Order: sequence, then C-alpha cells, then structure tokens
Amino acid sequence: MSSASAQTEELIKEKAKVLIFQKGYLNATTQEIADEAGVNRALIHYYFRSREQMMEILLEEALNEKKMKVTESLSGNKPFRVKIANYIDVVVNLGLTYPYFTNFVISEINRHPDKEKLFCSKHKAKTVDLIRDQLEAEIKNGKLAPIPAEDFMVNLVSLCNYPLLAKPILKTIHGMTDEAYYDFLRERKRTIFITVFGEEPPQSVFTSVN
Amino acid sequence: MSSASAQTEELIKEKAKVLIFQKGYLNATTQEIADEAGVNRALIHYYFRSREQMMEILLEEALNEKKMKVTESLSGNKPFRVKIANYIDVVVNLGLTYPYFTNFVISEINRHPDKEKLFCSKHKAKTVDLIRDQLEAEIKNGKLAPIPAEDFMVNLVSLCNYPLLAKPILKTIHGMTDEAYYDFLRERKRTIFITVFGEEPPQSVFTSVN
DNA sequence: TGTGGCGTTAACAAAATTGTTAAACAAAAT
DNA sequence: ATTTTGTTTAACAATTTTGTTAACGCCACA
Repeated sequence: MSSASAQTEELIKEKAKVLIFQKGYLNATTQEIADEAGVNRALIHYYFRSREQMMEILLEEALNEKKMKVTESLSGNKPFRVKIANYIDVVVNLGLTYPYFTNFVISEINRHPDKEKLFCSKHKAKTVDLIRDQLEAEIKNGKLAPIPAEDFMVNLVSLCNYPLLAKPILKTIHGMTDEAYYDFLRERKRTIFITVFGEEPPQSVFTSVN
Repeated sequence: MSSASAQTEELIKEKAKVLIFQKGYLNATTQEIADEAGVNRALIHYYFRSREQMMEILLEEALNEKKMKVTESLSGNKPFRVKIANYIDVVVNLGLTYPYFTNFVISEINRHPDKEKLFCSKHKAKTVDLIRDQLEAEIKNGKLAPIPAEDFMVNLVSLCNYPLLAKPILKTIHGMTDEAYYDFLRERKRTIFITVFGEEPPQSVFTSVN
C-alpha cells in the first residue's frame, strides 16, 4: 500500500467525477476517464476491476458524502430557519461543484434499479423527519403558512437543485452568458429562502464556493 | 410514401421516446429501441440513416412540441394567475408523461454543445418575456411579493420539473410506494401554485393526465 | 548487487454496438 | 402476369468500448 497507489486511485476517481458530475458526460468511457487523469486505461481495471464497479464506488461514495452533509445541516439544536438556510447552503454549494450529480444518480438507477437500495441502507431516518417537528411547530405558531412536511422538503430540494442541473437550458432560455448565469446562481440561496419563507434569511448564513 | 412507411417511422420514434423519455434509458441502444418497437434494427437506419440523426430528430421534435405548449399556456389575454396555472398544468402533465425528457436534453447538450442552438432558433422571444409585464404589474399592485421575473420563472420551472425528474430518488427518500408518489404528484400542481403565490389557485384550472 | 513486489504500460483479445448490403417480400402500377 | 417500387429482414462488416495479459521499470530491502 505505497502512497503512489492510493494517490493514483484517488486521482482516477477525482477525474471521473469531473467528467461525469461536473461536465455531465454521464456515460464517459474508460478511455476518456483515463485521458482526463493522464494515465493508462488499464489502470482503471487494475484498481477497480471493471467500469461497472468503479461506477458503483463513485456513486456510493458521492451519495454518502452528500447524505452526510445534508443530515449534518438539518441536525442539532438550531432554530428552524437556520437549519433550512444551512441546508440550502450545503445543497447549492454541492450543486455548484457537481451540477450533474443528480442526473448521474437517476441515470444509474434507471439502468440498474437494484442500486436504489443505496438510499435506504445507511440512513434509516428520512431527512424529512429531521425537520418535521420544528416545521409543524412553526406552522402552529403562525410563523409559516401551513404545508405538509414532504411538500416543504420537495419544494426546497427542487428549488436548490434544478437551476444547477438545468444550467445549459436555463442559461440559453434566459439569454444569459455563462458568467451572468453564475452571478444569478450566487443570489439564488437568498431567493430560495425568500420563496420558501416569504421573508429574508437570517444574517450571514450563506457561504461561498471557491 | 405509402402509409406503412410513415406508420413504422412513427412507431419507432414513439417507442424510442418511451425508452428514453419515460423509462429514462438515456442511452438506449438501437437494438433496444428496435426490440421495443418489434421491428428489425436495420429499419432504424433505413428511416433515420444513423442513430445520431434519429436522436437529433427526437430532440428537435420534442423540444418544439414542449415549447409550443408552454408558449401557448403563457400567451393571450388571460389574467396573470390563470397563465401561471396553465403553465403549471402543461409542464407537470408533460412531466408525468415524459419524466426524463429534461435529463435527455441536458445529456445531449453536454455531449454536443452545438445542439444548444436548438433553443434559440425558432422562438426568439424568451418565455420569461411573455409574463414580465403582468408580473411587474402584480407586484406594483401589491398582489405579489417583489421578485425579479427571471427568479419567478426559475422557481416555477424548478418546482414543476424536479419532482418528476427525480422521482426514483424522492420516492425512496420519502419512503413512498410508486402509487403513493403518484398521488403525491397529482396534488403538486396546487402545491406549486400555493408556494409561488401564497394563496389557492383559481377554480378548476388543472386538468388530469390519462 | 540483485531480487521480488507493485505500479504502469503497450499490445492484444473479446464483447458490444453501429452501420451496410443483398436478398426476400409485399403492394401497387403497367 | 410481370415489372416496379418501396419495405423488411438476416447476415455480414466496421467501429467502438471493455477487459486481459505479459513485459517493463522502479524502489525497498535482503
């Protein structure tokens, strides 16, 4: 287990992520991935046995990382609005880094429905349960318009993910340059919060990427 | 141009749409498509020359159809809220029929960036311009919380599309059966309207699919 | 110094996918 | 009836992509 080994393995995974999750080449070939990493294609088989298994690992690791961050953002003794702001922050940041992650997940699941289990396995707790009580309390206190927890969560997830995922489409439809769209997205965290709560977010909850 | 010809060509396109837009096999092979249509694979080349050209046609036709319906929903002398309700209706219905259309479009564009032009070509008018004036009037009259037209449109498009597009994920995350998720989606049109306007939609604007 | 394991590579083999062709077939036109 | 035209098919060829193997080089260490 020399350091070179672990480094190369990591490099390959990293570059595969760039192609698939960042650039949106959902079906990047092993050759393309090897090229991106600047290594011989055979190394992919040396480290991962087959393309399939590499995809499996990529998917599982990325899912776990995302799930961890999301759970973290919604956990703890924070006020409801801070939790949601944190959630928006985490999900949008991830989306800015890996816009096509969702597309990849969906694509993989449709081809291999058994992979769906990857969601259930680790975290038995549904994310929506992390906020259900607080959400219902907010509603009871008249601080939020009544809405089922599932709908609230789906709204949130939709507003955070879609604009990133559909970047090439929205950018063109709205006649924006790449740069203008990027600026537009940076303001999105605030917009999402306002759309969901009808009021400004708490101060300085949003971080920036890069 | 006998009738058999046109029929077979249509059949192939129809079945390709089912595989790609409905079932989410974004990279369906020519063999899979031929099987789904119950015809010999060579017919795909007979009618479309190559797989690439067939994809091009599929994409262009589906884009035009969607754009037509969307433009229609936002045009004419209708009150603002009726327009938006119609838009939600159209987009969600399309999404129920072809949940993975967006994934396919994005996937195609990432592989062949030149195809992006398919958006600009026909309709020079951006959809957002169809509602900008009315939206600003609503805000001026205090009937809607201030929001830039682009953000309003992106909110709308996100809320309509994402829950359909990410069905396999959300269904599992929220621990729903296929049926429960379908019920959930049927209520979504109303939920989306409420999320965007903060009030109930006008009566009987939403149609049902099937 | 040399030897053994590990990472790496090029060359090869196998499998999957697309594209082509010639022949069979059916329907309509002559 | 026979030709003609257009549709469909099976068999083949070409290409692309994945998977395998044997050899090469490097470095730690005996």
